Amino acid sequence: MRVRFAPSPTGQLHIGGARTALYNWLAARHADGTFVLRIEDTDRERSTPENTAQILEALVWLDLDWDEGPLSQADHEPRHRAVVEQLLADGRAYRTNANADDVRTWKDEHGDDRGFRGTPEDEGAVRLRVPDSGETVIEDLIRGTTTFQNVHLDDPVIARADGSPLYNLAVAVDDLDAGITDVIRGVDHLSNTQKQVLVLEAMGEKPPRYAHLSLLHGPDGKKLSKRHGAESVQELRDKGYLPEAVRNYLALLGWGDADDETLISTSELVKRFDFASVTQAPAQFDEAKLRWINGRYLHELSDEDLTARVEAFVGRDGLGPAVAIAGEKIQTLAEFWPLCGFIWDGPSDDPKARETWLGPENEAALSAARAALDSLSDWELPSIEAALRGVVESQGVKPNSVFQPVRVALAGTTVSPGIFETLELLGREESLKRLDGAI
RNA sequence: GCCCCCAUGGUGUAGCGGUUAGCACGCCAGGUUUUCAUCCUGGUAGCAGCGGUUCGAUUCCGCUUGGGGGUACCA
Repeated sequence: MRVRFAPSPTGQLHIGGARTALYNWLAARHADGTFVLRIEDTDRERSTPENTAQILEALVWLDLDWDEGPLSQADHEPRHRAVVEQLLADGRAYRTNANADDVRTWKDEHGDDRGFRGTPEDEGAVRLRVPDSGETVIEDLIRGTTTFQNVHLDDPVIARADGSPLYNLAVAVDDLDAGITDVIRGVDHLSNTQKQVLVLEAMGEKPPRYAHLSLLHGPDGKKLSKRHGAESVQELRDKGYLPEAVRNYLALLGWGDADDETLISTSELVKRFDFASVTQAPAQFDEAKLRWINGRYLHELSDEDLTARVEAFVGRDGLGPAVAIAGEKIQTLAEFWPLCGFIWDGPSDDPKARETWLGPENEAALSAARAALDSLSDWELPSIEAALRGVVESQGVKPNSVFQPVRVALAGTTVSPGIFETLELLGREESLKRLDGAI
């Protein structure tokens, strides 16, 4: 099996594109086949090196490795032109100056369900000659059989008047030349498939197998966009999601088997992937579920691994001790700093928390806590905990009446890692200093 | 307009003629917990509609409705 992922470099890799790439990758790895990466860069204005780099960057981050490429479709232009010439010579294509308006006019005369058929001229764009009868049948691994009546299709333009090849020709030829056995892409290309199959037939070649994936939608059922929180792989990365979690989630968006499990490792995914289990209905991207999956993966990580990832995400070192006490409280890498930043930055500014927990009514507890901590002979977790629990008892109040004021004194807010752990990590001097600042 | 694809709770899915329609996320309610988060328990909610086929349809067929894609000398 040889599959390919062929994005056009328009910027960051869209989540839908990432899912297409993932399915291609899974299919290839499952069958021990070859995954080819090809950049559809024939549109020279959009195809900048930067845009291409962004696609590769996203694939690398997702750890979807390719076996061949990245190939540049633009590099194949000579071959595309040769094919066009051959098609012209064989009478399977013709030149015509007919434009969109002419096609419209033709339809007004012949009926809307009658495809445009032009008459050959010496110049103009090259159109493929579509048979007036018969049908093009596409056997799709996911959708079964789809039949297009040839009579409905307008003769498609396969090359501009200047001879430069167009998408539907280039794709068909490139897939053929690369020996692609299975074309896995979004359903938005299903209609194009008819044209591509016709190109292949005109060349006297056989089409590959096809598998058209349903499209991804946003929470409102509309096209996925920035409004929905994230639309690209890069955005997912920047929001602190783990690549393995994204792979797991994306795989589940449009694929599911009898086991119906939610947490499936990538290796297990490779083992189980099967086109028969790919869904036909469009799926909505639900970030809440991604978060949950991400949390599960994140909590499975070792302290060392998680620390390394948090440090890379935050962009600073020495976070190990804090990660150790806060790791289980975060669902994404992005949540670490808001939760633990106070350790380095000092108490954050949360007026409401101060008002509630650092008022006159809390002073007795706070002072008692400070005194108990100050008298400790060692600054270890058990001692710290014993000291504070002792204060709770001696004051005869609820644990919260002591712990929360201390927490706010240290962190500035009501949310933090465990209070004993935080105290220990901060150290005696810093802890007492912050306590003093709050009294 | 024309062509094509799709349709199980709010979301992702299991189901492949006979099920109390299962699981997960979310949400709600409890519990654990020093806050938050996690975790545990329970609950909530679904086969788009109408016709067929059949002893029997969520499941097969058709239509309708509703989504989506295509219809470029873009990819």
